[in-house]
Amino acid sequence: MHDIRFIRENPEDFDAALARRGLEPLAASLIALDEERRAAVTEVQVAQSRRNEASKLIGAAMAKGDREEAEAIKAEVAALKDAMPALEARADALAADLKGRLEIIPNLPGADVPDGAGEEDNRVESEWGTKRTFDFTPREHADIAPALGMDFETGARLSGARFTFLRGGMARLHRALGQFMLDVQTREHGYAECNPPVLVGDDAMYGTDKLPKFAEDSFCTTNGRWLIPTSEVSLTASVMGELLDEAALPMRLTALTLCFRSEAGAAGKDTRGFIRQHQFEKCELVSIVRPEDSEAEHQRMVRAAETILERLNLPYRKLLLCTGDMGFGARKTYDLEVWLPGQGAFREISSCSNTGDFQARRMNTRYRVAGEKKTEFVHTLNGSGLAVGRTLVAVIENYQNADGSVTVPDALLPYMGGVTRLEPLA
RNA sequence: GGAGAGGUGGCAGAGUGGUCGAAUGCGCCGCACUCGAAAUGCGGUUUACCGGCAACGGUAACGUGGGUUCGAAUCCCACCCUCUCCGCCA
Repeated sequence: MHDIRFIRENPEDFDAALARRGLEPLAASLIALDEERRAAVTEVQVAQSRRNEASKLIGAAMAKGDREEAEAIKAEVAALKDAMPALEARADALAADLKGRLEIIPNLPGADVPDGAGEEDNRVESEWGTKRTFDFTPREHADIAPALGMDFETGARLSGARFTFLRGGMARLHRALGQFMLDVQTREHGYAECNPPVLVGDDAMYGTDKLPKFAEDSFCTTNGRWLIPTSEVSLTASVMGELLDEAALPMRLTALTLCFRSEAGAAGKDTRGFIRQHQFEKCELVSIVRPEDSEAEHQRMVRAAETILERLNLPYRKLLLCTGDMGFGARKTYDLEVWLPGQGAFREISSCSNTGDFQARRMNTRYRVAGEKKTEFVHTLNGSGLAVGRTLVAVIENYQNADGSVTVPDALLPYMGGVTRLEPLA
């Protein structure tokens, strides 16, 4: 959510930043609407002020026992009261209109974010690892994995497209990945382990900028709760409405949860394999920090995500997303893309975003500056550390053998109960 | 799901139609006393919005949303949440 005062005071900067996102200027129309709103608010307040004053006079008159004077003032206030509902309705309508316009405007890109129209303009920041050379032609996970317990048919039969049933060693490897990620993030990077609800109310979704604009991307229950599209929602919204002590910051939270996405806009995209599912697991990282710390925290978070890939010895590259490819709430985003030898391509496996105070404003999450009276909005960051399903895909493709088996990465051996490779069933 | 009790400031806890944004205590901040500290005393200490260069003035907020009233923390209705008991149950 944007701060109308910032827009009022920096209209050119605001429009220039929107232009970098490919949007038309909006400052002038927003400011005009805000001026109308403020004038209406003032009108209401003047009327209320007069009403309050008169009411006190009535009280005083009654106390004196002067019923006549009290009745006279009552009549005066009655007239005033007739006019008030209309004034209030107008002020409310204008405020709602302004809010409705502000809440669907994406966050402004950071100064160091490269301009661009789409993913082709993202900037490769670094690349890590050595791509394995195969003495056979590496296959895609969707071809190898069914024999190892990744059962697409049963998933589809139970639930439809984009659902998968994992069995045996494949299910175990998937579990091992999640546990491994959670352990590294909690033990080595100081994230506090959480196990949050995966069904949340409107406020949590709104606060993390998934509503109102992206309602169709998530699943909603019949009694009005949302299945979280990412535990960013539950973790970030855990501080919704709070006034935090500065000493509580930075707050680092992680959770391994199921995530649910309707993939409404992705019809026909990645329909094969385990890449894009309606239900998937993700180890999420969330940081709540002071504004002056958010850039450093962002770098730290990306490193925490990179660590997982490095421990698994999976080659990857780090991208700084351009203005045209960033998500709605982000002001700066790094994506990590893992190398998939079967597909011969890098695929997104983590996305780490700094939202600045964008979500904090929507959630009304502030902190009190130590030793001072003033409060400030926190900055919130979120990142995948990592997406478990896609990491499973990456392990399968990078650790595959000519006979169709998959070697378990060393880092996962402690979690595999003695299993060192997944063997084809028949 | 049923019955009862309750939701007030950072915390505890008064207030049950009129100078109540709210007593009191704790905490916190400042000042005094002190070589210093403790103790003590005095003063201060919610948030958001509107107007104003500012000082300051105004409005709103006592779980949320409605209603009654000249006036609501206080009365009425609905909903949410917490606690206790009962039922059911992984």
